[in-house]
Amino acid sequence: MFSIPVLAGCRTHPRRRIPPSQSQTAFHLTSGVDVTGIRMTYNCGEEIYGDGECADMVYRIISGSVRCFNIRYDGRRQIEYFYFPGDILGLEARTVHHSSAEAICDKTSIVAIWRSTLEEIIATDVRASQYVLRLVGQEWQNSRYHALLLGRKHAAERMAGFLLEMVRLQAAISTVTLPMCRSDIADYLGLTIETVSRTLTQFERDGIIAMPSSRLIRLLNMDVLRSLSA
Amino acid sequence: MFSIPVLAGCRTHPRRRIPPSQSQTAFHLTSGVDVTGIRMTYNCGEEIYGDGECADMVYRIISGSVRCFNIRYDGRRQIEYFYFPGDILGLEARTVHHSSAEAICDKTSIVAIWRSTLEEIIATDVRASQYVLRLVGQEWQNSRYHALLLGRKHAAERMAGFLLEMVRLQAAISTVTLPMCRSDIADYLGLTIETVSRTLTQFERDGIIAMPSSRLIRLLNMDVLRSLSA
DNA sequence: CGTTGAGTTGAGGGATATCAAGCTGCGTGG
DNA sequence: CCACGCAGCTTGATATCCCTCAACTCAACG
Repeated sequence: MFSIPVLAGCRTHPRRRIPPSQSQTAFHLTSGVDVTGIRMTYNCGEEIYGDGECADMVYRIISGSVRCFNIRYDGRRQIEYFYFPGDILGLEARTVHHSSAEAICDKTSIVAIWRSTLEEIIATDVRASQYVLRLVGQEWQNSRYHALLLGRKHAAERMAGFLLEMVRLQAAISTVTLPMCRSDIADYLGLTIETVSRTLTQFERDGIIAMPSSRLIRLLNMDVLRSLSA
Repeated sequence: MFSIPVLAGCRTHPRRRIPPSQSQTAFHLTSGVDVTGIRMTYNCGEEIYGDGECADMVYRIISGSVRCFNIRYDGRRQIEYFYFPGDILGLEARTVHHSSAEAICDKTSIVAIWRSTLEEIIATDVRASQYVLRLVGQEWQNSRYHALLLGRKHAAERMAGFLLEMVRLQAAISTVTLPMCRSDIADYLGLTIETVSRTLTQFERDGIIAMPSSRLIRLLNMDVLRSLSA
């Protein structure tokens, strides 16, 4: 979308085949700008797009959650971000995806529109253009924060930051329902599942959180979490 | 610049005073779009803008280099990126800076324009709007790569990635002149100066690089560096 | 009741941080 | 021209945080 229109689209990278028998749904961009998109549903672990594929579609999540990640040659994985209902994903600076996206939950439902359609819209509609700019700017900000977390925070500080981020994204007050498993959390925080587990257990011992189940976390002491995350 | 124009500008955050007696210089944005900007010069370590300040200017580097960074309450610093001549910095998703910028070299020269001016331009000129979008998209991509490096790479892999990045940014073939000191490199790579030094010494012993001086590095074996960085 | 996958816990090891000392280059002043 | 001081850099010894490997628990499911 950021490429010069003439250069948009690519023949050298594989395209993702759109599953047949998918229904059409409205993709609301900004006030007054709606596009007809394709509705698709994925089960847990299914790929929405893959690293190196042609980035010719943009997606909005209707329900469920998605992980966006990179994998290195030796299998080490870094999750870049988790996306939730309402979020847009698949935006790329180039015409090729530089990461992969997979559904985290069963029945994750998304609407997809063509990148070329979006490009046409932002080339004519100023408000849509500003909306996309704000969107990408927010993603950039998220990535900068993520880099700070990965570069200069200890395990407990990363965990605290993650929990606070999840509370914020879920617009919850103090109870988080984690849609992702421990290995997803570990690969987001640059840790191992064992360290994630140990850190959460320690938080529980310290009375900072309560874990009725492994996916359900109540934040009991936000102040401590905030000062840890700083 | 990504905020709704009505909300742009902020009264709650300190503004940076523009040094007097600074000359006016053209700020070239895209083909056909030039703005009159203010030329400023900084010595090594001087602040261009600070975390929390009002983000009401956008800067292009004429000469020298700049580090953009965050500092945590306990002094731990994470450098987000290094900027070189031709690069634009100071773009923010919000109206407030979320990081600080300092000159790395003496006589670092920049041109600054008002954020509001840029906002007016991209609200009317489609090409300028697309240019800024591409710019922010590239920054986002850089940050994503940085997060991968910080989250899932060992010291030697980070160092290799850094050297290759510097070669690319300086448009050089195999010799890098580092404008930044070891502690800047360490804070960019999420390491300590000792580890940076040890890693470089080990690279030299292995014949991967040569270091005529601490700031001058010749890359002797690009293949090894590339496979390390993966 | 066995199986399976996710999560937890424990023991030991390794990569990098920390602390400390020494080196190098360079400007400054005698 | 050389001694001095200083900041940046390197090197060594030790500490520590987190990873690795392994065993175990638990819940879901047939």
